[in-house]
Amino acid sequence: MSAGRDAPPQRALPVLADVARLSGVSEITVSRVIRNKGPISDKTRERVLHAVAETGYVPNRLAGALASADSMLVGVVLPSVTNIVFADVLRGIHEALAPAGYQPVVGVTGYDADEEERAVRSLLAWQPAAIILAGFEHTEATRRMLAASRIRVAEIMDIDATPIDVAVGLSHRSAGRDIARYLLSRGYRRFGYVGHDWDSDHRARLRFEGLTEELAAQGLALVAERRIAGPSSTLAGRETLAGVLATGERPDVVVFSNDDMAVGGYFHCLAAGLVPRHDIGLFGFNGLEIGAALPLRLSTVRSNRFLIGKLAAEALVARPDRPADTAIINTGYEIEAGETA
Amino acid sequence: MSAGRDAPPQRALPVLADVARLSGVSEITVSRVIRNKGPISDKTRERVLHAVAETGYVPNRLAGALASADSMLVGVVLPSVTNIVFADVLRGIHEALAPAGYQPVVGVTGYDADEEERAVRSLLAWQPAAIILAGFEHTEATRRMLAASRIRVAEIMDIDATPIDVAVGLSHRSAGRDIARYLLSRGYRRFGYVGHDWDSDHRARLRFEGLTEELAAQGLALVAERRIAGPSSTLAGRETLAGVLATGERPDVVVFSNDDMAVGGYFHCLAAGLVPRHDIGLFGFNGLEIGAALPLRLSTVRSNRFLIGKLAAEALVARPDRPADTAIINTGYEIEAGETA
DNA sequence: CTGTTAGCGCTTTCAT
DNA sequence: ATGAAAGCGCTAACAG
Repeated sequence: MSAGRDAPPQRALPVLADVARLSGVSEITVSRVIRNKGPISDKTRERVLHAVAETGYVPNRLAGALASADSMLVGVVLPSVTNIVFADVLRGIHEALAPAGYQPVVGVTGYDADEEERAVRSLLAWQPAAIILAGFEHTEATRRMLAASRIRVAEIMDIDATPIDVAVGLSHRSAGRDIARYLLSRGYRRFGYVGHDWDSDHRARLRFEGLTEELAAQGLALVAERRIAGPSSTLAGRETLAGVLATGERPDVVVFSNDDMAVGGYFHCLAAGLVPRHDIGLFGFNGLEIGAALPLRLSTVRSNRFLIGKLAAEALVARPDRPADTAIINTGYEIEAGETA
Repeated sequence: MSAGRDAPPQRALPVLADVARLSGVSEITVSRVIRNKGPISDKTRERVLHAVAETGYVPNRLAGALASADSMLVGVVLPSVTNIVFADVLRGIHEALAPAGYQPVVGVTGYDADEEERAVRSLLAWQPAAIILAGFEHTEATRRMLAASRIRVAEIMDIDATPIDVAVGLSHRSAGRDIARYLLSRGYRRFGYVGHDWDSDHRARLRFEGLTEELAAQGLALVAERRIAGPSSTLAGRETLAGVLATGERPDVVVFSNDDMAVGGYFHCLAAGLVPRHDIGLFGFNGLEIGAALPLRLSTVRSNRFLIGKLAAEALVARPDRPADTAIINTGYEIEAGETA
């Protein structure tokens, strides 16, 4: 098993030319076989495929994309991947892209517009066929780059503004209003609010505005309101509800900025001996699995995140060039009655 | 505002040559300015940068990577992104790659080795500088491709086998044993186990094996064991614990395959009026935030997922070529005493 | 400090 | 059904 001194010590990776030589055809024929394009005789195809297997050839998509000016890549710019909400969206995107042969390339912003700009610039360098980003809050530079690129752009999660190209999501303002209506119909009158940072999570603010607008329309105002500076979390929800209940007027229902916060509120109730709905109503947003697993199912709003990702990706794939006018795809939401409000 | 008939109707995206022409230098000089490489006079740099801004030029990394044979891409193949555990790992990877100028490209397997093979093949086509994948269970074809590519390979999460190149993670078998030791030291003797699908989650099985091995060493065996077919979830944990407690011998402590399942168990206790630790011990794995937010902090094991991702990416970036021998980086774990066991 | 030349590995014409 | 030539947009290697 000793290597002769003329044995290639570090054989370079096989390229198209190697496969062509081995199968005795031209490079373009191999290319056609691999891409299933153009007419190829069965005999040739077989020979080429055999050579591909023998060499372990893996096509270089860098070169392929450059030559064909078609990367089959879709840039996806999300605030976070640790947040299950965006992870679900990503799953939906993946589900729609995979069968069409597209690959998502993800960038993360940490809820920061300048980071988003950096991510978009870096993704555009890969010549994606389209780009998906969350929300409408972009820097001017981001907008310019997107416009110049002329590729398709989906803005997702939110539909409460005019999109660059297509928006896919739900109206958070309208959801906020419906939460108010639902809780009013349940007999609640003294509303409290427990939320997290608005600067980064603009959609939470829209829901809050919808909520308070509808309350105002009924001549009501919040009796208690508390917002923490950082991101939402179960722990924060728990502690913040405790703070709210320790001082001032006692609400008969508390609306949380999302399910994470609301589940924390639930935990506080457990620890404090309060029975949700009986002693105090709790209402979330998103419809996460954890809420449904609680001893009392959390009352919340289902936000159809998977669907948002899927429909956004499908819309982009269906029409590769930017349409003349903008469009909005409303994925809706559903009030999940639950048992806590 | 009417467009003359000789107005360029669809100006193509600017390329290096356009910037070069506009700034009156050669393409390579522009390239050097953009990449901050080689000596450039301040005057030239300024002129070039000006032209870049004016044209809105965005470098084409497809072409750059092809020409330099260096993609600055790192393939990341994970079982799931919806699972917070892997999302945390991904954050760690991102944290280490970003400052070094590398871009992660993610593929998802859904806990399936054939899907992993497909993902690896597809990522390899982008000529990544390295690849990160979860665990040691790969198909033969995956191993062959990885070997042929000669790029660096990090296998993460687990260190209970011999890696292809470098493994980064913790010993799940050893963690299982330590869980047994800890619970024995707390006085528990009648152990129950509630778990999820092993075929997909090999590491859960390793923990189980460590647990039962250590129990056997003390002359003990599980008094109850139940595994569901599907993936772990809070709901599944809740229902499965209920099932276990409804029949047969009553354990004094239940070890869950992970925190998701354990939190579900906790919820069952709440609903059934059982007080954790007092009536029955509950023990999880991972150290998720949710466990710490429960009215009684969940007893569990911290698995340092962010660190796993970070160290894996750092190891790859630090040494771009495959070393002669394999290495193992142990990120360890810590028993989190909590209040439920 | 700047430029010239020659490709990277593939796909697009356009022939045959 | 197959191939030859040209070139995608960029960078390495060598001048100068």
